[in-house]
Amino acid sequence: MEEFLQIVSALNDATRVKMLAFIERHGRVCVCDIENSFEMIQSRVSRHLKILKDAGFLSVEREGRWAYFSLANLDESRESMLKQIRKLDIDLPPLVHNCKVS
Amino acid sequence: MEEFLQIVSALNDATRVKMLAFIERHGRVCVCDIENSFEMIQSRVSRHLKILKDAGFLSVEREGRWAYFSLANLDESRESMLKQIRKLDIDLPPLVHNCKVS
DNA sequence: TAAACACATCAAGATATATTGATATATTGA
DNA sequence: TCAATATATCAATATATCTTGATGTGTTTA
Repeated sequence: MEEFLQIVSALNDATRVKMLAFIERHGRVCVCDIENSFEMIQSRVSRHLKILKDAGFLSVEREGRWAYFSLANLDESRESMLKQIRKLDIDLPPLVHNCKVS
Repeated sequence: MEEFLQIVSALNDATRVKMLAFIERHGRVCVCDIENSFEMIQSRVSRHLKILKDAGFLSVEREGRWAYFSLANLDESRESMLKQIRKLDIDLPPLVHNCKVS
């Protein structure tokens, strides 16, 4: 039950559902890409990504000063949630790369 | 998206998940049955059932002074949510009938 | 080494949700 | 008709969550 509620509460927010869909579409993005794409301040983006990660939807790889988020390996429950999100016809912002150095 | 969030937020509460599982198990129960089975005050039960109903999980039939709740006809999204709830191994209280007259 | 950058986290305030107790409505039976 | 019952809803409070701005940590590069 606890795990189910963690999954459900992670998805109980339009911003996070959009971010999850965005990351699925674009594959592997760093925090500042999302920051720019969604036009949100960094702390907000970081917090939402952490919630999605803690709920098992995302995984992170650190590279230098960047943290790249991508879809985690999803179990059946999470996959079935994502399947429903795919049907939603969300309009996602375009990916805006804007990190200062690469 | 709005409908998805309504579904998800309806399930984002242990009490409601339990009530949904309870109603699936017992088929057709009135508010006071749940009140007694869950040992919760009436207003609280009523509120949670309303949220589940508004999210499309439950339907109500009024008979005299009673309101009987049962599972609604679920579409694919809601059915897939319920399927995950079925796997949860929730321990449900026994059904306690306690309405004064029947 | 110092400055710039990417990110995480915290504190404060705003907003949303849950719980309780009280009250309102409708139905039934004496 | 009156009292009891079942349910819904409201107001007040408690609790949780979200957003923002500030600060801290680690990395890179000038």
